Amino acid sequence: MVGLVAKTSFSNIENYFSQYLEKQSLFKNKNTLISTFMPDRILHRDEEIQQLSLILAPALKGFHTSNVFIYGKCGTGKTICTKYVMKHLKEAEKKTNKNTIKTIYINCKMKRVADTEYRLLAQLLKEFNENVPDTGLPTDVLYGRFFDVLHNSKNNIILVLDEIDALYTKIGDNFLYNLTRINTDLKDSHIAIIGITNDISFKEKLDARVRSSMSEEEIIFRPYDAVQLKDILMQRAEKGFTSTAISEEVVAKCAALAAQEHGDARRALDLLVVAGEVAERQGNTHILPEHIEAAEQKIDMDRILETVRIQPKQSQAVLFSIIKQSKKDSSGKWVDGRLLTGNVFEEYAKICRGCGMKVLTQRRVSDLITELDMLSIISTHVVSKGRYGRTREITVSMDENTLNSVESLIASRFC
DNA sequence: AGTCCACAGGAAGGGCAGGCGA
DNA sequence: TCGCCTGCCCTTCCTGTGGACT
Repeated sequence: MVGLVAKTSFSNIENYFSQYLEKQSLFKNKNTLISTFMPDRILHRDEEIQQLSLILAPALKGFHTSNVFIYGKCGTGKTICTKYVMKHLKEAEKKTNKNTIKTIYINCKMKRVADTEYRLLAQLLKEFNENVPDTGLPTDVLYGRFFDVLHNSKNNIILVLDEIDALYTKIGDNFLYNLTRINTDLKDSHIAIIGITNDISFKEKLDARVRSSMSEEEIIFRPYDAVQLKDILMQRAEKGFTSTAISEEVVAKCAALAAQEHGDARRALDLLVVAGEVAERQGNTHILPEHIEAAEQKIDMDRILETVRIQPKQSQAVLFSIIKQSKKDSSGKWVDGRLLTGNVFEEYAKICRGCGMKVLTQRRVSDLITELDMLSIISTHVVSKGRYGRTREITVSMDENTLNSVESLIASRFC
């Protein structure tokens, strides 16, 4: 019996794969639809590219370049335009037969890569082939080694710190002060910092000393409108999909949806790819507007499920306590139950005791609730209930399907 | 106007693991 | 092996908050 079942499922799998191979795919080159793909020409960002190029151009003649702050919301092309300019700067340098410009790109939000001062420095040293342990050395030793490497390299270094605000939130602005100060002691080398951030008010948060040295130049990336997004999507779709797979109507719908969300091109591309996948799995020969709607739901659900899945167990226990108390009504539908921190903590403590987990303090649980709020899994706001105290009202911010999926994902871990 | 409640949230520091150099 | 350093998770202590109640 077991053998029969195994044989049947194996032949099914074989069928799935052979059917997939026989079927004509809607995609021609999926890579071109990924937001990090760099096209030959970046649309609707000529002005910003020109600004950045002119700021960095002096490096070609061996002169120092200014520090730059680049602002703009998610998916406005900050990162790709910066990488695009870097790439062309290096190409232009090749023609001069010099090799003095070194460009380094670091995403400060990358967990365990550059999310602390130590890791940022370690990452910078690794760019110069310097071996640094993951932990153990004093930070000033790393600064010392970094200084020596810069001094010996005799390079004009352009350091791009993407999502710089994330690092600032975690460790303050001392690292920026130290990095900009290194130049005063360097003779033949120079380091220029390009800080990329979503936070328009980021500059105001910095210490006056850092602000004055960092804000030599500023570039603001405005959100794309629906027409611009449509152009961008058409450019990618022509490369990514077969000629019959996608229509202008579908592209326009994607663009319109993404334009509603602050002109986010990354979101627009994700919608397009997932819609293509949905259409393909359903056996369609082209993408329809309903596939875009399905893609929108799928992206949101996948994001939340993945976020929940990678949370530490204590955070999951807090979330489980919130979900358990978001009662279902008689028809089985979720009710918008407004919970208070105290109720959540009580239920959380019960869950922990029930499965032999350590019960954290209410102070710590309060921080975990804040973290869940920042991840947009729940939403909270502080309310004052007069003599009955000041607390937070907590609601789950997911649709019913997602909530059910999240519940079944974490329930098994605490039952 | 003063009191009270139930927290929010900042600051400081403890304890642990992992790693380094002497 | 020991002392020191870092990151991380956590606790403890404290002040602040704002609207209902007295």
